[in-house]
Amino acid sequence: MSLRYALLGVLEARPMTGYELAQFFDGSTAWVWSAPHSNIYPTLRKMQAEGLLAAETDIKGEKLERTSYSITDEGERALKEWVVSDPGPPTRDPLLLRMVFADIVDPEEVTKLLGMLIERQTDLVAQWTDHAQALRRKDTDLLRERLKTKPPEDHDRIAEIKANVFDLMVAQAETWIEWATRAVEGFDDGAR
Amino acid sequence: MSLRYALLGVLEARPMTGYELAQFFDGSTAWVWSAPHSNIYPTLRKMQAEGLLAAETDIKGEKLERTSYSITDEGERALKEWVVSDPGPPTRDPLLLRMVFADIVDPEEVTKLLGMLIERQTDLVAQWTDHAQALRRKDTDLLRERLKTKPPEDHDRIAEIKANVFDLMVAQAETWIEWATRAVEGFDDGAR
DNA sequence: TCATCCATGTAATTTGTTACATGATTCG
DNA sequence: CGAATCATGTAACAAATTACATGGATGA
Repeated sequence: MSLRYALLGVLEARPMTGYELAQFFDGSTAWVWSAPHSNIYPTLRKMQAEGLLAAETDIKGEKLERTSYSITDEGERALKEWVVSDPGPPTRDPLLLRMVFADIVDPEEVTKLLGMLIERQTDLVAQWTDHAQALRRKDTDLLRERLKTKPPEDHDRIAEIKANVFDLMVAQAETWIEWATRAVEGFDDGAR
Repeated sequence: MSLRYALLGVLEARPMTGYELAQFFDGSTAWVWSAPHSNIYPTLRKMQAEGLLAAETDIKGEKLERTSYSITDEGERALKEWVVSDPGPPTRDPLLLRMVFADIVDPEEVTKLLGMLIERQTDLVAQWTDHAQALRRKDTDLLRERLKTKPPEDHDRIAEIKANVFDLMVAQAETWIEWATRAVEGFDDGAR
């Protein structure tokens, strides 16, 4: 469900091909959303059929076709509507579920898992901190394109809004790290 | 995918019918996981076919059948394995995605959304705080059943592990609240 | 010319959601 | 006897994941 809006949101910045979008969403944890190309291409076609996107196909070289998608007015309306629609119940996190059942496994194993978690979240903090800074410098590909179509007096505000989200992700990761650090101590005490 | 393990984890505490499980998971945001009964019943049957669960059907009254499921040794092995297996990429949150695109809608609308968010997260903090306390008092239905089969010297440790998870959920909700509060100020400034 | 990147797809499977549907039992 | 609760399902649909698959363009 969210992929559709992720695509709309990115295409709102500038038209892109499925390939470009797939790279943008390529499963790396660096951005807010991810999806494999095998999901992206069919979704784009569906959205075009629904009038949310416009497609333009051209030929690169001799015969290599590529289709560039851009957001339509209808697509923009749908995106705006979605952004402020009721968020529904909070997203549930399978990681929390594991942790609830952590008491049935060997404490050492859990400590190992928590260690891995801390490591990964620490990496993410670094990545996201960088990204937030880059956004505030207006120094990311997408944001640059995005700002071209917007009045200069809005630029700071727009960059700040996007950067804020990465600040939040950093804060969430740090919450995890603090919790996991305390939890490891607990498990060590328990094992002692 | 996670539902299977959620079911295993709950059934590890005590055998239950689909109906009881459905109540436990009934979409209320109170617990860590949720699922509708229409998902639970078929999943239970599949898991029984796979040997993860054992089913026992009895008759209540004249002809009302009900099937109680209990976890098998194989199910327990599968659960333990899952708990400490690689968590993979972090769960992505559609809410964050909305926020990234918040710059294209009316600031007032976003402020309204953030207000709703703060309200809900505040409710959740209260609920989860209560639940963590109840767990530390060993005063929840499931935990009581769960502890019956475990040696008394483990009781504190088990309760503490489960309570920890709700502490984390509280901390995460508070992170959201703090962020949203600051973000509202930003939007008010931007609108001024 | 060969490896890397560009570019797009299909198919199978699994998972989850929403809606529809039925009937028994219990308690006041 | 009627309402609430117990108890279990099916069907249709939407979404996501994994694997399989193909071929053109570009540059060293």
